[in-house]
Amino acid sequence: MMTRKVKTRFAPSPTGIMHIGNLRSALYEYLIARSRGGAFILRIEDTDRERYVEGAIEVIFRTLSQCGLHHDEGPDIGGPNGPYTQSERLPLYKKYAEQLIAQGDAYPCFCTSGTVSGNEDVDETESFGYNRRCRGIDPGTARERIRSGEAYAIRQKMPLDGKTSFTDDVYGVITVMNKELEDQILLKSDGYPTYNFANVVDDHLMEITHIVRGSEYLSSTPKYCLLYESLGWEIPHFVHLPLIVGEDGKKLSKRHGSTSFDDLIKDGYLPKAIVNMIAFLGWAPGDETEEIFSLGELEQIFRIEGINKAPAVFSYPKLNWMNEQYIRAMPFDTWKKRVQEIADPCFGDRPYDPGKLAEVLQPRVTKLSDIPAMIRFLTGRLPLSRELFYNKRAKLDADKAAYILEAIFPRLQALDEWSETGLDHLLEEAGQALDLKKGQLMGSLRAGLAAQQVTPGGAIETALILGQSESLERLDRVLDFLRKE
RNA sequence: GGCCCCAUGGUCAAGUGGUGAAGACGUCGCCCUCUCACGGCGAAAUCAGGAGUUCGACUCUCCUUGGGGUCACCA
Repeated sequence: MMTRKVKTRFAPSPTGIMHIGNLRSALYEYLIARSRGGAFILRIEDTDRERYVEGAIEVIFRTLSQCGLHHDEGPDIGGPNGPYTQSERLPLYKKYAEQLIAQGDAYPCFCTSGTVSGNEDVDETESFGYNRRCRGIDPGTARERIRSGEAYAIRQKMPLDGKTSFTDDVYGVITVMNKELEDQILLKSDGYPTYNFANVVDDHLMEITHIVRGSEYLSSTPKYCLLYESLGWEIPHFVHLPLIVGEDGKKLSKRHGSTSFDDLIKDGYLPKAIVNMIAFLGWAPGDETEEIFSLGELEQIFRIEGINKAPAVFSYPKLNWMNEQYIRAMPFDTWKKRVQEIADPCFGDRPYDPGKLAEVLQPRVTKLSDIPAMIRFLTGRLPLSRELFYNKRAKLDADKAAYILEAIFPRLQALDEWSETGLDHLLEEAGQALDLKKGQLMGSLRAGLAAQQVTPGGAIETALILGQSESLERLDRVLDFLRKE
């Protein structure tokens, strides 16, 4: 056992949505495997045919691949312990369920889902869940009823006394009284296993060494341990993860904002930033104070001991910061491409300088989705006002701006080198000629070109993005406006 | 409600009997500056409460309080 190769699995159900919590489980599972030279496998838990969503499996594949979480075995690439889709493993579950019945560790139950729950003589405070009414049915008559075609499910027969303990790698030893355990359904009447059974069978057959999952499974883990024991299987490591909650401390849900990977992408976050963010939700690298890590780096430093027990609040402000870090650090050409994808449709036919725009945007953008609003003043002409030109510190107002723009307009018109240096020289010289500070010229020019007081980038940058002809047209319009008022 | 789990600043957190209780996000201030950012510097802010154990508790034990999870033919 100690020499066994570490193996973890990500076992999502195909619901069509990759929730942040699921993704974090996948990440940690991947990290635990990779950090110990182990294998990471993907298994699809589609045993609830009512919740099955078309195309959901593709969402899973796509998300994992976007995040760089490549698996070693799975439904798409196969592996030594396939199939990796539970609906294709039905005979396996049936076989072990029958073995359990034969051993007396499980029994058929003929109750229908409706008749099971709290009716008749049950004491509300004492009882819970299923009342074990079919537990005492004689095996012979049970077999007879089955043969006659009666529908049945198979339930696990829990010990009535004693207690069960297991050790979780994060939470330590956990003990429960066996009488607290419900005779849970192993095999549903439709022949499909429940998660409670399938996860045990598959994890064993697929040789999973570390079962990593959310802490919501903590309280049902003793039942799984009993199953391992009944089947004579070695109990694997359990690594339960603290829940991810919203700002109000409640389990993260839609009302907290975007909670699925796709939502976050739509919001303009980068996969790498999301992965980095999620890695730190419930885990920390010890004395290390750095927080920006690539997936490869995480593979090196991730340790189970660093996993926390307390629920973690998902912080969008921190995600914003992480995203900014990744945007700032992105190779310029890559960034430029991303910007163009978004800016091109915004500009339409109007020409612009994408390189300059990307340069101006890189230190300022938080999320990609912010870009359209940030560049609206470039993609279209905004309404003018005199207040636009007022700046107390620079001692500027509309009259002063009118004077300045009037003076530099002809120079701009005559400028044949519409470039950083060309414009810079022009403003330098004009400033001297007018006996004004260059900053004042720039302030006026920027406001005039942008028709917006606050802009990403300065006067020259704005002029360059817009190009000479658009810049001159805008200034012409501004001058018109200022003269009229 | 029963059972299980958790508890360091607003948030993520380091810490493992002796520390001035790291760091990050956010917030605030200053610097830089043609605006906004970026960047730099700095500040405020935490051991839920109460009993123990100990020469000494954020660290160990118990209780209280607070929070979360779970009680399906869902996973």
